[in-house]
Amino acid sequence: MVDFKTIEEKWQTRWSQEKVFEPQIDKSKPKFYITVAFPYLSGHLHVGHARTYTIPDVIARFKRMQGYNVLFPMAWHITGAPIVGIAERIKHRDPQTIYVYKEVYKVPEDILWSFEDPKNIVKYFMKAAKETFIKAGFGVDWSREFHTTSLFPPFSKFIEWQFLTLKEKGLVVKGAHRVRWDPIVGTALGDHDIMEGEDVPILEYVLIKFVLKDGERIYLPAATLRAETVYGVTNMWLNPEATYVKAKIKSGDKEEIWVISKEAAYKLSFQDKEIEIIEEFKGEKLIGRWVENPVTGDEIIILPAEFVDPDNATGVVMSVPAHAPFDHVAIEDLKKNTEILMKYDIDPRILEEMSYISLISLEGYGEFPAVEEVEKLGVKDQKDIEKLEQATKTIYKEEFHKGVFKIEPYKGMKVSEVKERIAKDMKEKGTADMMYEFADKKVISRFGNRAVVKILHDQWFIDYGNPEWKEKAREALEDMKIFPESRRNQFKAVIEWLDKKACARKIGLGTPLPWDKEWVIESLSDSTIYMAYYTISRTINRLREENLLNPEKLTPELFDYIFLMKFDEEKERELSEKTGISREVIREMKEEFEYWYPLDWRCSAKDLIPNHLTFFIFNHVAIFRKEHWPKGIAVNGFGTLEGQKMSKSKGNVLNFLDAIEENGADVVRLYIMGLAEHDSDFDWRRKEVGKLRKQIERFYDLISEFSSYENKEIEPMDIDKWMLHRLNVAIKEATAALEEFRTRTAVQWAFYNILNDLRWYLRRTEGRDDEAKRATLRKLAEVWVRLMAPFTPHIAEELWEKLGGEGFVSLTKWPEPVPEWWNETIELEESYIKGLIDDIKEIISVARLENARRAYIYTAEEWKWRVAELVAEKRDFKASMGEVMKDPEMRKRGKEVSKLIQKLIKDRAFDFKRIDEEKALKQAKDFIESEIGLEIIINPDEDKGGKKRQAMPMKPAVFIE
RNA sequence: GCGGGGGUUGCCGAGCCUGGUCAAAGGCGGUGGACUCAAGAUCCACUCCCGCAGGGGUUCGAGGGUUCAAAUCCCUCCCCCCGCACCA
Repeated sequence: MVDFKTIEEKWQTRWSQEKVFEPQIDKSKPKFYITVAFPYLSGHLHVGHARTYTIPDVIARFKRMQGYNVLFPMAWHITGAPIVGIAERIKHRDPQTIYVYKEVYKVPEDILWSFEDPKNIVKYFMKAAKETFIKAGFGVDWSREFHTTSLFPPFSKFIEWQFLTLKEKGLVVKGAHRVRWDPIVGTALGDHDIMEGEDVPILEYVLIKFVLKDGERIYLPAATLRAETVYGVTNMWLNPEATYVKAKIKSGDKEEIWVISKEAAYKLSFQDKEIEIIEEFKGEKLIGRWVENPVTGDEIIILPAEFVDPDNATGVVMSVPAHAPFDHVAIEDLKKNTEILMKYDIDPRILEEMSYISLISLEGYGEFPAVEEVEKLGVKDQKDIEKLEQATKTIYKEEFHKGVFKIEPYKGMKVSEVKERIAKDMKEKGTADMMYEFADKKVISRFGNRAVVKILHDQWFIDYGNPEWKEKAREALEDMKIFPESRRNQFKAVIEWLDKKACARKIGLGTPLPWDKEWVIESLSDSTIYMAYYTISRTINRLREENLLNPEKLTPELFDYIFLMKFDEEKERELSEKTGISREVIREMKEEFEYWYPLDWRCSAKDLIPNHLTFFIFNHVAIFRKEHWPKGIAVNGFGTLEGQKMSKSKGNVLNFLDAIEENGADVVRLYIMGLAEHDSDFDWRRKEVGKLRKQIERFYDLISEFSSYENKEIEPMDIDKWMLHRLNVAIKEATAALEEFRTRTAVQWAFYNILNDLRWYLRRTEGRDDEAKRATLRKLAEVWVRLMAPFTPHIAEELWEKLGGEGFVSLTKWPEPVPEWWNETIELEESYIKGLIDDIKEIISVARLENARRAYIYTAEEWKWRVAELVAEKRDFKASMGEVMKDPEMRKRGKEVSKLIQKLIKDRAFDFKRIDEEKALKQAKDFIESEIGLEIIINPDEDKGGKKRQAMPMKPAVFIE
């Protein structure tokens, strides 16, 4: 058994000792700069992460072998609240957290308790992550390692510079923002902070202020998601049993009296409104009163409806029976229920005479779609909630997408457009307000309290909604490569809908906002341009080690020069004086940046497209010159474990490090790279990994064996030529795949296909042990090891050494197809032989010729070849026939010729290349015989079984007896 | 709801952009065989249906359409996955 572990450690040590992956500026070489989203270290990396980080390493290794000067750096992300939260939970001995860290991440107990301090969590997992990456064989330039937040001051200064720059450009703004809020604890709630209902969306209700005449001006704000239907209101609904309040509502300098449900008053108090309750009463008090529609001026009556939920929005509902199923059904119910009408002293004629107002024309429906839909579904009454909701959904959807509005001044517009227009117009006139509400009531914080929607003020935003900025982002995307290309649309869409993004919060680790230190820059905002920091990071680290760096001296002016300006000695002198950093060192940083930037590739998993990766584009175009805009993004999918989603809380996680310990880094790398491609997901199956390990051992053994052979220049036999030709194909295809980050295809060519071809070759050459074969295998070994080097670098180094290769395989030249090795003809001959063997086997099985002794093979006669070639050229029956018949020899067998042409046309056998069938057969005779266990007779004079005439080019006739 | 991506032969998963050479790569699983005392590993063959001569038939979410020809192009419908932000 191959000792992977020893081999891996041996080469990891050598790489590190010889600084193989710490590139220096080298202007004689093209540079290649690739980065991957740094990990957030709240735990160990698992096998899903392995994919994300192995891809750039493979690509980096590939490019390095192609002769590029490659920079592949790494750093650690510790910004944000989760790590602090974990420390908190450890402190409180939260069992779930302790389970995860003790059992899943296997943190030793004495260290575990030190996690009460978040700094210790960070320290522990940074160390572990680095160890993991080293053991995985990643060719990372560790001289540039750093981590985020104020715990690493130089980087913090860099982030300060970024934010000052953005602010100067007017891209950081202050404003209000709605958040989920725990009203008891008094904190904003992120997804992690929510126990139940984390996926409940927040809806924006329009509150249309109907006017209740009662001496004073009282508003009854009806909440709706369909503001356009205000034109079709026939009445109002209140729940007679619910508690409503009359309250003074102060909003800004406006003060009004509203009637809303008690719950609504509470909720609105979090949404920029001061509420002073004047009176509390049951809904029934207002039933039968009249209000004025603020848009149409209509006088309408307030009617009772039990479907009205006081705990949804304002608890005041306007009734649009033509287009809202609930409203229509409630009216029908009322008509039948004279008792209630009597109770509230409502004249039944009001209902009888009520006429529905049709607002929207909708194909497939008449004037009142809601009525039709209700009838269609057979809704009984307003208690028939399920069907009513179904009907509402259908009508809403249909009208929104296909409906055309019929009322002036919006006549002829699509409902989807009118909706927003009307709401906007009403808000401007002051006849409408708005309210945020959860789409579902059950949103519970992890503190066990029911959440509300709160409007936060003084929040800092990055204004991704800025139109000029968006335009620049589009422009950058246009010039970028995106792998897979199919993801480009998503980037485009994200750029379009991205708007103000809160960029700071009050808790968690991070860099304080330079102008407002109470706020800490959050994690998606301090991770957008750090690729530029890597270029100067080595220098900074060196200064730190030599104790020559005072981070405070890393001023915006310095960063401006390094990242934004042209080379300028005068400026360098000036900065040197100001910062105490020598001019040479400033120069060095500037040169590093100018040499490595722009970034060639940014890699990450696909979940970061809607945020990090797009922010990355935005921030680059905002800050850097166009020549420094990023050039490409490659996204990858996730991983599952034996078909199950990995979940640390369930303990269903395979740590990257454990996988390496179990299987060896090379096996893990090759397995993951060969398992899926681009953005598709992979599934880790233990059994398959085990199998692959065996195959890699086989690879190791084979190459080891071949390494003892000599690469003599000896005239190869045809099958040797075939092998070399196939090797050329593998080189070409693997290279093409890697250029596009298609790792799975690359592995298929670089590993499996060569393995299969080699298997065939060894079978074909069984019993042969001559110089030509040995030379062929030796050549194969030298190519194969290099093709495998990006995927299985340790074993490749080991084998490269055995082969006597110079230096590291990691630094040797990537193979290119050898022009003399190309040989299409031999490839065709080989597949011809293979096809023939398959044919014979099929004949034997179908005809059940168990006792066959001999197979007679007849190759196509010369004239058939000539016809085939002609047909391949003409690709048309008439043209071919006409041409062939010019030949008197052919005319003699006119009928046969015409049949042949017909068949060739039908089979579309148009890309014939001529091979010497008889020669190929003779050379492979022994092999064919041993494969099928019959004696082979090639082109005998006697036409056995009358089969001879069936022979076609590339498909010989066969008779078996 | 909005936005993005998908539905392929037992399963996973290529191919579809650039229609034909696609019954459709590869892997897994299954069956049979070689090897072995045996197991494992390895190797070989088969794995939609039919077929006593290398052939034929029916397939690529459903239904239409374009075409001499569609898994591949167009339309309609159904279903699945992911994101919708202050959270890494």
